[in-house]
Amino acid sequence: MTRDREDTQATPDGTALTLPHLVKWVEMAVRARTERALRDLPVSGTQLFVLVLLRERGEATSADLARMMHITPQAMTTLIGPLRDGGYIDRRVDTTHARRLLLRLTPDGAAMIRQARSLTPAIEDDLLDGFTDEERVVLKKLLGRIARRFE
Amino acid sequence: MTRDREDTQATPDGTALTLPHLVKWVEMAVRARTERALRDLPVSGTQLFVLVLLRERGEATSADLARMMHITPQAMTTLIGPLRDGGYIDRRVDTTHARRLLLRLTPDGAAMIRQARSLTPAIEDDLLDGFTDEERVVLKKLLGRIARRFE
DNA sequence: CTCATATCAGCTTAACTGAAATTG
DNA sequence: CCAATTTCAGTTGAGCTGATATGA
Repeated sequence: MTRDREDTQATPDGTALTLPHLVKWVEMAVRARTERALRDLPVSGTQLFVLVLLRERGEATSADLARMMHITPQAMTTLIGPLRDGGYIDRRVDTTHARRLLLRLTPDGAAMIRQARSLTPAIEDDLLDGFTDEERVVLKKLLGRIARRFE
Repeated sequence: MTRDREDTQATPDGTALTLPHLVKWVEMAVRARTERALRDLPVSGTQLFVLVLLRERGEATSADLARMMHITPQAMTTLIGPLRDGGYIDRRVDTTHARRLLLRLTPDGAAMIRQARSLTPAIEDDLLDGFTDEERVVLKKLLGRIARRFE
């Protein structure tokens, strides 16, 4: 018995950590770079992500977005507050369900996504430095498969 | 010109989002599950990650850990406070550098990692449901390559 | 003197729980 | 009555900046 750790495998290429910890580690590298790049914008990285989800989805309720992001509906209410105040998203009452408020990206919101995108072009290339084109595609496809299960 | 989005590619498998957003999305799925599983433990998911880093590293200063996790040294000071109070990590003065305080995992800290691990076994399998063994290895290897650049 | 380390203080963001109103 | 949506109120966790002390 020479096992001195109970992780998955003790391979020397970084797979000794569990998927949750690998994801967290990478996410922290992303978070630090993104926060620095977006410092002067009126939206945070998390709020920007909400805008991107809305662009993908077209229309969604706050509760829909909360489920997609695995947070409580209350947390989503506070997250989208500044986005409404800033005019980046819009609301209309669902014609079939007066309690549901459908959120949509405004033109200003779409412009904000473009502006943020223009400030963060180097981040992806920085993180993927040394990766081949095929490796980049494979990584994004695998991560995308996990993420899209929650659409 | 039929491009209606400025993302990388409009492929239908989830690669339409940038790497930062894909990582954030997956991380939020991880975070929600981890937080629920660790609810009754005296350490948070982030603090657990610090313990795991220390186990991998053997010994490190607080400043070392802060660089690895891309946070400020001040943030690391507050993060490790409860870990010291709980007896999960230990300190000794660097013999060659009295200002440096070397942190080490205690036996209690190692036990806490094992206990947390026992509460979260299903998370990885849940997220990777439908992935082949090879896909799992590839994903962890690619994420590991990004993470390990910051060791 | 300068640089790195460590830490105190105060602030903000983004999550949580609990409770309440509204709609189908 | 019940379930889902939205929101108010209060709390916590985990980042940040600024300032300070100390040691190599």
